[in-house]
Amino acid sequence: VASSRSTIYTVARESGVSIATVSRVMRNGSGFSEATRERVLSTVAEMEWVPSGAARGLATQRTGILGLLFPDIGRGDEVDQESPRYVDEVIRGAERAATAAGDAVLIAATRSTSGRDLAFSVASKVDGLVVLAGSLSEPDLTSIARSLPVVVLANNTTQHELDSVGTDGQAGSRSVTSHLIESHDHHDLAYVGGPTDCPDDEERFAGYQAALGDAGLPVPDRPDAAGDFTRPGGGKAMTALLAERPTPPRAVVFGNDEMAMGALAVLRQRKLRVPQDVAVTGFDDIVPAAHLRPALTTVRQPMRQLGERSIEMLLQRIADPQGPRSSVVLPTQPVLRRSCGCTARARTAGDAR
Amino acid sequence: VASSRSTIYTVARESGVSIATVSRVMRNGSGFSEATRERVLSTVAEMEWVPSGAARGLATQRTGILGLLFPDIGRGDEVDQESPRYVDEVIRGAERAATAAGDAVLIAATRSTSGRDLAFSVASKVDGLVVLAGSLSEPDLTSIARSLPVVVLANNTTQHELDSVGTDGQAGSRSVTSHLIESHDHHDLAYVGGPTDCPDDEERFAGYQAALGDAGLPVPDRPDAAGDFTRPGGGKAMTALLAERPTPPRAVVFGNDEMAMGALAVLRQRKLRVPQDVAVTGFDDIVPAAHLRPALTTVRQPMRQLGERSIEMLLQRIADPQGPRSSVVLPTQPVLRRSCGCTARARTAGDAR
DNA sequence: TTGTAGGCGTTATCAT
DNA sequence: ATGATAACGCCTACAA
Repeated sequence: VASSRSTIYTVARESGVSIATVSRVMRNGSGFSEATRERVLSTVAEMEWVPSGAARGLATQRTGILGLLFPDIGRGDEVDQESPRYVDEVIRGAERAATAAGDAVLIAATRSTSGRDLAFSVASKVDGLVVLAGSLSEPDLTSIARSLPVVVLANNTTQHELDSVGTDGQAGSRSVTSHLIESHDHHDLAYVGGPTDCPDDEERFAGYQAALGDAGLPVPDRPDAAGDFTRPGGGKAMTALLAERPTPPRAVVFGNDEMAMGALAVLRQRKLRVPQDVAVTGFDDIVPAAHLRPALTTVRQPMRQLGERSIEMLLQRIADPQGPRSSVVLPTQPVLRRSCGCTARARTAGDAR
Repeated sequence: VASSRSTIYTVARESGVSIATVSRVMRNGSGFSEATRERVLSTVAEMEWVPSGAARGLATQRTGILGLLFPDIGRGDEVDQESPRYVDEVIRGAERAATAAGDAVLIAATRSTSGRDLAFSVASKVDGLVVLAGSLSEPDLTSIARSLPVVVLANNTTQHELDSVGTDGQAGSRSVTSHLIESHDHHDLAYVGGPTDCPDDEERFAGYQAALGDAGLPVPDRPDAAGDFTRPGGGKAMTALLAERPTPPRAVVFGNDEMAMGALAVLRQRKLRVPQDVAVTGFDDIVPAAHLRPALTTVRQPMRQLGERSIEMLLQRIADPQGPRSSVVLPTQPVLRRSCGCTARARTAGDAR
């Protein structure tokens, strides 16, 4: 009854065996008769005993918990409904993979104040950590990586010696750009980039460059405009683009969906039709992208899989702390919709070449 | 260096004090000189020691971890991008509240197979559990609630004796319905409900009834059609509604957004304009709702706050296990958009009366 | 098949 | 201000 007071000793006494036997039965091991097993299990159920995770953890040196550290977005209130929710997908994937392996997932967002402190308070409770890019400073990251297994989740290849998972943003960007050129026969393109020194954006721009090169078109060495990855920024960049040229570019590749959305609004105002007058593409496939008119052609990153793979890598690392460092890059997937000129029925492209 | 091997003993020896002193310093307590404090702290940093959470948990009987149990949605693959993402918001809120209190959040989705097992494996690792409605069977729930503090997160008032948080769906539904009647002067309304015996839907229908009653209109005792809470279901219900009446209802209140979206498609096909010919409202404020044309008027539930409140209640319960049961109902918020007849600029209504 | 006993790394209660 | 030393609840050789 007083289940909060029952321990392995209580259960052992009640079922007339030693604590070792109770332990064996609970661990599902061997070394006990079927009769004993049943007796123990029944009293366990009867007493509603749940073995203490802490005690078990102390003895086995394994908590059975994996941590997921991510930067605190959505700091604002309820408003930012549709801001980059990719973290949620990663969490889902991580949860799934961890559960499949019999572990649980502990989540923690690094807030401005905490950072290092939080990381360490979490570190003491888990067997390993998946750290999303941007949640920790480089020094903190390497420091914490010395006291427990860490896998880094970043979009761009990282040079430190930690295991890492990422996506191939360059290939995705290259793919949609090529699509614009080859399938829709557009040759007058422009690229709107994000913040300066943003590795994600650099990668995407590189893909854009590569596609132009592939097609034998002149390759620019920097984006035609910058939009800071925000919706207003995208609008302004679009406006600037229209202002500085006699005729609008036939197609504009944006570094992310938010900017593309801002541009779409500007184009509508200017009575320029998408995709008839100007084709537009984004990056990320945020939720609203599919519901815009026209629906936005973009590139999807396999967030769920990122979560899953990162956990799998972490488990691998925990199992073999000395093993060689591994780094995985997952493919991105172009999502062709109306805004690039495809028909409404166009399906997601299969390859990310 | 070999931080994985350092314990409180190592640190104590290294800094020339006893483990008790190290413990005191780490706990930020009192009973040591400033000089000692600095010395200990510096060797702690030097050795990169992180106190074992398991050991600490064993000694204090507190893990510093709160669990969040939710039903496994999104079982499909990447496809269902916009399926119930409310869980994500709840998780965010929970994480925030827990971190604020110095605790961490452990998440776990109950999959078909697991259920009870998962619940117990989680139970052993946490100080308490927030259980989302539908993740556990009633017996499992009460059973697990006997071995640790539990707060139930349900949309409808639950009758069991556990602490619970929920939202006032009835008030929300009543509010939009009244809005339809009073602000837009519609008197010929219809309600499309969800699955049979769905408490959420019953609550919302009750709100609809109440609003009609308030306005002195005849009060139906059951929904005019049922749409199963799915998009196709909503479309069929709308079709049925149009078929069985000489003239379309002037306004249709849907039990959720998905159904409303299905109906919107049907109405467009039939060349019926929304809101000019038929006004439409939904419930939930799922992400696409704001991006439809017309944008969907609906009711928003404070998911983030639900997460926060539930954690706060859980902490309260942990602090005072014997305290009286408490139950909180959070207000919902009407979101007036184009589909009910409001102008595009209409803002979210303030009160949920 | 079953039991005994030592150990896991902290916290907290006593002394000193 | 500091130091011994029991808990804390479980796992696991090692014995029997």
